[in-house]
This record gives sequence, structure tokens and C-alpha cells, in this order.
Amino acid sequence: MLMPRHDTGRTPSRLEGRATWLVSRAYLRSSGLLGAGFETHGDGLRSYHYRLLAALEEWGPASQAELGRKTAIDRSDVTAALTELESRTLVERSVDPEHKRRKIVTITPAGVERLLELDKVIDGIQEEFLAPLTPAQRRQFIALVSRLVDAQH
Amino acid sequence: MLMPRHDTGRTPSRLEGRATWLVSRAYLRSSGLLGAGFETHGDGLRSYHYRLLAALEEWGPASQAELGRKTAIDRSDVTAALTELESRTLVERSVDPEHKRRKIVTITPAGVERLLELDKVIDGIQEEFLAPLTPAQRRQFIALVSRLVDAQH
DNA sequence: ATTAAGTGTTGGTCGTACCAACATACACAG
DNA sequence: CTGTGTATGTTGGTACGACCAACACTTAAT
Repeated sequence: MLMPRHDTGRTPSRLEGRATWLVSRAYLRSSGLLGAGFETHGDGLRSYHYRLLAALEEWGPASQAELGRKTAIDRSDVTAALTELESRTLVERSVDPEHKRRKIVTITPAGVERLLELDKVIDGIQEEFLAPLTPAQRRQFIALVSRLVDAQH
Repeated sequence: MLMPRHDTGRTPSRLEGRATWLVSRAYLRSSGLLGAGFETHGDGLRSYHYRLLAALEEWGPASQAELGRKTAIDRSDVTAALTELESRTLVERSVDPEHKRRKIVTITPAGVERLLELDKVIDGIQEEFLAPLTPAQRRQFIALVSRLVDAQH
């Protein structure tokens, strides 16, 4: 071994208590869990795909631009993600008869199926992610973060 | 105008209440604020640079590998970030006399100065980020996220 | 003397989030 | 009807944080 040197690995105290730092660490943990879940049960899909499938299942067919606005995903990223979903026949794209530039995207039965599977995986990850908190704390946490996120400013 | 089409922009209900989703939105907001702060007051520095300066100021000179472990930044990214810090004379690198492969990194007075400036900027961003919460809620939020983040595995 | 392990560096990848530019399609004002 | 403006889908970028593999080199352990 080469000089113990005692790396505590602890975070600089400057960061430790700062909300932005803690949120970035929480995100790291969260996206790590999600990434692992998608990797083992997701057939190469990622969060963008899940978001799009969720929007389509909930609100029905929509144009790509609409999807982009509703999911807060950039148009260009919507295009790319839909191409991947389409290649797995989880969605279908068809030209809007009333507007030949626009494409109407529809989720397929297979798409719904996969969405429901992903739901289960993601629910499991919520459990894992929130494990350190009691049920009451979980509710509190979710309420507080919701408030933070809904800030229009 | 081209067909109102009514984009509420609201999130799919599947996502709305999930902790991992909320955390990702919170992180987005947080890193947006930080990015803007660094852009206007940071002289091109980013969060990696701040982390490294903070570690150096708090724990004194360290080798790059040590820094990497203490800040949880990959060795290769430490190398790159230090090169940028060095070019601004905010840190100095010197070969460890006891180990010719190792480089000891030291923060310069200018580095400390810049760190203190960044501290102020980042403190302001905490305020902005936490604005939607009352002081009691802020303490609660920080306590809960800390607990989430300290989860070992 | 070998082997094992740590160190700094180079050169990649991935995922999320953006942005700019473009061709095409449509809506509306005149 | 004609022009102007705006929406749409697509391509091809950028940034940033996080990671990984490989390499040359140095030192420690056996």
C-alpha cells in the first residue's frame, strides 16, 4: 500500500449545507438508480423515451412540437427520441392530414405495455431512492421539492 | 396564428409526484441558476473549479489524486480543471519531492480571493433557489435532502 | 527482482439540455 | 393573390457533469 494519507472523502464544509449542492448530489443518486433500472429493464430506453410515452398515453396523440412543449423536451431531442421509439414500434408517426408539415404521434399497444412495465421499475426505484426517509418524511420531502420546482419566478 | 391547440405544458401525472422526477427538475433549476451565476461572475469557471478551490482552501495542499477523492471528481477531470485553474494562477502545481510522480496542488492568494467571491455569488443563488420556501421549510428541506444523500450504497 | 498498486494524463463515451439554421407548410394582412 | 410571419420537423452542432480505458511512470510490498 502506498501511504495511507487519510482521505476522508468528506465534502468541503462550504458545500455540505448548501441546497444547490445537496440537490446535485440527490440528482446524482437518483439518476444513477434510474440509469441502472433502465439499463436492466429498459431495452435501451432512457428518461426522454419514458416522458414521451407517458405524455402520449395520458393526453393521446399529439404533434411532435406539442409533445416537446408538454414534456419540456427540445424539438430536436423529441425527433431523435421518437425515431428510437418508432424503431421499436412503441409509437407511430403519421402526417397530419390538416397540416402536411405536422406529424401526429400515437402510442401503440406495445408502447403502452412497455410504459406500464417501466412504471413498475420506476416505482421500485422511488422506494429505493426514498429508503432513508420515513413515510411522513417522504411526503414532506415531496411537498417541499414540489414547491421549489413550481417556482415560476 | 396556427391552431391554438391548447398546450397546457403540464407534466404527465405519472411524473408529477415522483421523487426522482422532482429531484431532476430541482436540479435543473438549481444548475440553471448556478450556471447563470458562474457566467456573469465566474470568469469562465464552473462547479468543478469551485469544488477544487474549496477543498484546497479547507484542507490545504493535496495531490491531484487526493483532491479527486475528496471532491469526488474523476482524476482525469481533476487534471483538466486544475490546468484551467493554473492558467488563471488560482492554484500552483509542484512535484512532490517524496514522490516524483505526484504533484502537490496549492491554492494561491488569488485563488482564495476568487473562492471568496464565488462564495458570495453562490450564497445569493441559495437565496434565489430557496425563495419559494419559508425559513423553517428551508431547514426542513436541507435536513431531508441531507438524509437522502448520505445514504451509503 | 518481480509484482502490485498509486499517479497524472490523454482521449474517449454517455445523457440531459440547449441552440442555430434550414426547408417546408400554413395563416393572415393587405 | 401575394407577401410576410410564424409553426414544424430535422440536422448538426455545444456545454456540462460524470465516467472509463489505457498508458507511462513511480513507488511499495514480497
